[in-house]
Amino acid sequence: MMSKKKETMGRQRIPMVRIKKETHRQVTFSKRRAGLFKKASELCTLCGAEVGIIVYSPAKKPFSFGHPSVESVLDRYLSRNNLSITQTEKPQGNAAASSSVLNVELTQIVSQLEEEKKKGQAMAEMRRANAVRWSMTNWWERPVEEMNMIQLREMKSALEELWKIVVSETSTARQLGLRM
Amino acid sequence: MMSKKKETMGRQRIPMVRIKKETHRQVTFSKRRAGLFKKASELCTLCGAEVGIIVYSPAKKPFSFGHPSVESVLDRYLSRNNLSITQTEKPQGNAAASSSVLNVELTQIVSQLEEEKKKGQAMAEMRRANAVRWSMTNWWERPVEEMNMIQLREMKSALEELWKIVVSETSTARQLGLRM
DNA sequence: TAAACTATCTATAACTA
DNA sequence: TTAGTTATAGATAGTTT
Repeated sequence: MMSKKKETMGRQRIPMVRIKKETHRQVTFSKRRAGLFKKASELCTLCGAEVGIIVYSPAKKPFSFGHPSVESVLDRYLSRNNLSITQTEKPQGNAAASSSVLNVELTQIVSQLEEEKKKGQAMAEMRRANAVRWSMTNWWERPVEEMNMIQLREMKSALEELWKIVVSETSTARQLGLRM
Repeated sequence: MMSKKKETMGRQRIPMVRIKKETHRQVTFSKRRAGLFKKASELCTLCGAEVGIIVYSPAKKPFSFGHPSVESVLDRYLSRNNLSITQTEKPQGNAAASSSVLNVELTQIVSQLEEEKKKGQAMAEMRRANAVRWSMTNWWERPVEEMNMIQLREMKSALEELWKIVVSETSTARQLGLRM
């Protein structure tokens, strides 16, 4: 039986060293970058993983992949590395609950702000939020362990102001007819 | 010639959806994470690319790959993408980020809530949010001096989440042309 | 629990348009 | 140059050790 002439050599093994030819290297980069991101996507889908990838091309052009987003993954990673708190300790039931539910509340606020933005009434909230940020900026960057009592009181004040905003936002949302 | 009995089914196609079985998912995660990092390594070698990858397992355990290092890639990315909200804001690189051991759980909960919203189950969140106001009030009124480290950490974590929201909102407002 | 195996699936090197 | 095609190299799902 005649063997049909092969139309291509198919995939060939290539040595695992820097590709010398510029054009060839660029093509390989594009293809493999796409492949890498696809693999990452599959890892997220199949396993429920969260993945952030940043790639700089040979020409230093940036590409990124993120699930749920590059920022969320990076934030978590950077946060973890910036605190010298041992990861081994498990959060106590009580403590975990209160901060968890707080996050729930905060998540709600975000949605509410989204709603308000759509209605063109975001400015007041923005200003108030900015004010809070100002009051918090000083101690924000420091490890909790370094805070002294004065700073803690300031923190409490800032939180109280923050809480007022939260309450205000929720009531505003109510006025807008959002179900609470 | 006798055909040898096949010893395994070999690789089978799998549907691109979350793997339900816990153990199976964990194994797949380990294998595919290794594969992903290998692909990234090859991309670096072949093309001279710089790559940083952060992966959180289904159990929220972090893994990372970096060439030349995770930090160098992240630093470059963050310095390019760091949108400064106000000129008075100072953060050096990632200094703004700080968090607690609770961050992982909190973020997970937020994601779960987002899923619930998509499924039209907003009411449950509302009830839980109401619970917050209550649980929060409890510690809220207490003297700061009574707070222990765990509570402080959780407070800081919660505030950090809010901080991100504030920054995000102000940034979005800018993009919408709102004056701040 | 992990490491090894292997048949099969997937990614991609070389080629073409 | 970016987008398809093809055949082979490489990754991995299911299984065994």
